[in-house]
Amino acid sequence: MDRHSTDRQWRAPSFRPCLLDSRLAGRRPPLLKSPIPKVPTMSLLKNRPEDEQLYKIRHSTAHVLAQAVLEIHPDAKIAIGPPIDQGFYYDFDLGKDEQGKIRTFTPEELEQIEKRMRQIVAGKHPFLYREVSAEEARQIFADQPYKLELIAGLERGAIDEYGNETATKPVISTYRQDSFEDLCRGPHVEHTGQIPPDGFKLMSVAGAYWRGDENNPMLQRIYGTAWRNKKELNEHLALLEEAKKRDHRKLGRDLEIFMFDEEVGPGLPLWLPNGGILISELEKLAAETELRAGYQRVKSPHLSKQDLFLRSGHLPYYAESMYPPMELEGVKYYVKPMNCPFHHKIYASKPRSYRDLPVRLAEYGTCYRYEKSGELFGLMRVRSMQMNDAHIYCSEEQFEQEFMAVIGLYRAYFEIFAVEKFVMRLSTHHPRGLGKKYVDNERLWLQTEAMVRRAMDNGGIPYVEVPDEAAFYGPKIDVQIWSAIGREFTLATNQVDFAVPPRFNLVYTNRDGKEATPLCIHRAPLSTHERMIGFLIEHFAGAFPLWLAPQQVRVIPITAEHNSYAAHLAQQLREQGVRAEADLSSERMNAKIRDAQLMKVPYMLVVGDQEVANQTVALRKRDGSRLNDLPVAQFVALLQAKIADRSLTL
RNA sequence: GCCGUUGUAGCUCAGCUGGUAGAGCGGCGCACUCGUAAUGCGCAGGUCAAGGGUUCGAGUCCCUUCAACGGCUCCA
Repeated sequence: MDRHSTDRQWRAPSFRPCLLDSRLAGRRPPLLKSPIPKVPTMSLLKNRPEDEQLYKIRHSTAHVLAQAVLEIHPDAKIAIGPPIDQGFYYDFDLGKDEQGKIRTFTPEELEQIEKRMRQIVAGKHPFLYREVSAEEARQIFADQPYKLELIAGLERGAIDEYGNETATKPVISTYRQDSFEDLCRGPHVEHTGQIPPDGFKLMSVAGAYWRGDENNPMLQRIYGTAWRNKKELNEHLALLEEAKKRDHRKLGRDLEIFMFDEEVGPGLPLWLPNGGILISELEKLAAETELRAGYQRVKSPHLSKQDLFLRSGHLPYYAESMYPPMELEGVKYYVKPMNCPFHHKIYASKPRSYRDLPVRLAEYGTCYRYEKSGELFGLMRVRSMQMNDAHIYCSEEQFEQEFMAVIGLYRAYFEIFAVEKFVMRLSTHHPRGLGKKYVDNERLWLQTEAMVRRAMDNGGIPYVEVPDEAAFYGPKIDVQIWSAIGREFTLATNQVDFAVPPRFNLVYTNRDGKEATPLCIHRAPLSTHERMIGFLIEHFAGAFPLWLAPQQVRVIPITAEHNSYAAHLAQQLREQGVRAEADLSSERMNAKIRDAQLMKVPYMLVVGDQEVANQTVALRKRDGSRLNDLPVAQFVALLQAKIADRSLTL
């Protein structure tokens, strides 16, 4: 029987295709072909048949979780409980306590719930499917306000359980196992016995707003992970442990790259000497690349008068992310959240002809944004950031070529770092945000969005499109990456700005001798130092390629007798521009090697009697491979060649 | 900002039901002079995140603040 059957009796479920991908779905499951997903559709991959079973296991485990919770908290109100990447969650509203505080789950309760879940699973209760009318659904869920809200949305046929619009009017259906019936479109396993009792684990409790809207009540979300069997679960848990070791916050401390200090303030990183080297290498790379690509370097102050940000639109549209003003002699000054207004002023500093275009102004500018305290995350989300910023002013005819040249920059950089796992995302406006989140000019929005789409399509660049994620001044292409612990971030960004140039009266004289307004492309292919280095630490697991490594060579004398040769070698290398240090401590050689390995120094030079006598080095690479009896000159040549082409291999 | 958890030496962590702090690593000193991932011995180091409260007595209990972590919201 298919899902459109009018038979509303309980029956075994038929297979139903699911929209959600269980591996990559984000925190909130996305939708296919939804006109306005509020969720990142880049998380969308085609559902793979081999994952159907896993999807069902996770989805069904979520239902079992809800049953267990309702048994322990009969008054709990249930919201939604979808399968997600690596597992599932379910949202609950436990009401308020006597003091009016939101009631929450305790960690001990989680254990109790998990125990009960295993009992339910052991009961081998069948999952029974039925289709119901809206009226019937309302009766079944009469005391479940969140479900009633979902039913209303389903009935209107325009809203699904995540608050997103849907194209077709859905059928209302429920699934029931044991004593628990849930509004659900499935699919599920046949009975709870198909959920491996040692394949799932409740992971954490977290607050989550109903339908992801911070104006809605906060629900209690229980996250769980679920797999086909115990082995897969253990592998997953082991993977989480491994990911922790790559976490840039841990490696950043261990490798002495950056730190935070309570007295300095949250989200304000201090770069240690090793971090300083990473920064200068990235800036060197950017400067070389941008010189070749026809950019000009500029420099602008960290703050400006209020007037500038009023004109730029930052104060009307972006004030929430800006530090409050400081007032001096009756004038308000703001610390800059972006560099653009300054670059616009530089563009406007002299008359421009169409012959001058494109004008490409680049700057590693330090910006400050007041991110809410709970949003901070190591280096990936900070309050002071140095952006690999540039603004390209061009005519409409030049747009596509310039835009693609910027995409070319991304590709060149990603090749240097061997970044393979990323997704390009086109963020467009939504009409409901015009005049609020977005500059109010729908015609130009549609026009520039079409331009970007055309450029990407012509260039054959794959991308996903996400409405309602644009910058306030125009559409953008973001490059999405994932941190070690699986959190998604925008690394680089490439934005079209049609709104601000006119506000700054930016013009050029066209062929006909008339004034025309240039388009502006904002771009930051190397992101900010903070996010880029956070990403690179995890990407390389701290083992940076030679050119980027804070310390490239460590000279290790075998005994103190070889100290002077070691020191001399290190000095010689430094004079050739190599970052080399000699370890002259009183440790034994083995300990020195271990120290260098732990600091992930690419090259170790072990020197003893033999090397002193022959004026050679014994090279030990970080990967353990060795090259003995290498003449110094030969080693230097090898080293410099690797550094010069930013080689990824040691 | 919101919900939850956590906060003991530079790092990782002990410290039972309240009786004024302990280990390993790291640091420093001495000895060892060694051929590719930890030599041995000794020493120093903490107003137990900060402030307030309960108590004869608080690292341990309560409150407030701060910070970090897991999420939500938001984002380079």
